[in-house]
Amino acid sequence: MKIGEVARKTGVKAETIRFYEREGILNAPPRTRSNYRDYGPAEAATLVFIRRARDLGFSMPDIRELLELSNEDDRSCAAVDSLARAHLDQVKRKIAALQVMRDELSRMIAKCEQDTISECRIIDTLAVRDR
Amino acid sequence: MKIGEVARKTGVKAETIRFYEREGILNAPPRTRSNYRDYGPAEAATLVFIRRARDLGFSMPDIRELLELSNEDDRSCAAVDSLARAHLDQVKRKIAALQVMRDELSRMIAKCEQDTISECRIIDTLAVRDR
DNA sequence: GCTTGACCTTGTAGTGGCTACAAGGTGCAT
DNA sequence: ATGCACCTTGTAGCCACTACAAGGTCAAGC
Repeated sequence: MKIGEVARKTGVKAETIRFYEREGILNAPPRTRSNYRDYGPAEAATLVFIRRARDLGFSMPDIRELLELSNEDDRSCAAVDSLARAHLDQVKRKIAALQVMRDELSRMIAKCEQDTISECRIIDTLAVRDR
Repeated sequence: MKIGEVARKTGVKAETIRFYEREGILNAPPRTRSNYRDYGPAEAATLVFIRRARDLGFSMPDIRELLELSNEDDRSCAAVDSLARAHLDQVKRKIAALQVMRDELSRMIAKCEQDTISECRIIDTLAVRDR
């Protein structure tokens, strides 16, 4: 499979696939006579794995570790579990922070009565008011 | 006021203040005889404005615009209002996306029974299962 | 056989919003 | 005169890509 085909199949863009290879997160595949990357199903599976983990917000170092762990069939998956839990915690914290932002923005906007700038409650809130 | 003092007063680090100046978001202050930046209260107020807007998640281009608008006292603040509303929408969308992540992560983790990797439901979910 | 166009190759630079560092100058207390 | 905190400039690094430039390869159509 050439890179374009595997890109279509996995939903990972060709540029991104090359980037993963440069980063050492995806093994370099063999090349055809004309120096094109030639992928098999294993690489495609790895790419799908990476894409799903990215969709779930895992960082590249996390994914690197998940990939390594996924090869050690006999080990306990406690490490996987704790990595996932730590990430979940981070996501929860990010949500909480954004909710604070959302509420503060909502309050600020609600006070605006579309006057002139000099009366604007939004500018006012940013410039002067206590938090 | 030297940069360190204004940094302490505004909660914006000295490096970041210099960065804002380079980016043209904060006016370059006069210099002392020894070439140190010499800030007045107006610059400090601008920095507090920027910090609050950053805390609310506004982007640098947004802040640039808010700062420009904040100087035009006579104009309607409709532009400010719509900028803030657009940003609020974005924050809401980000929260929604993170909540999807959170729920999927939670489900994945809940299924893990701390077996060996070969049985790990987390690795399994990433590698094989449909979404 | 020649062109067209889709695909591939490498390498480099840009994104955002800082942050860290290096190498050196200044100001004040001891 | 020495030490230390502070300041200066400039450059590179962070993350996870994305975009672009300049060129090579291959199959189809004329």
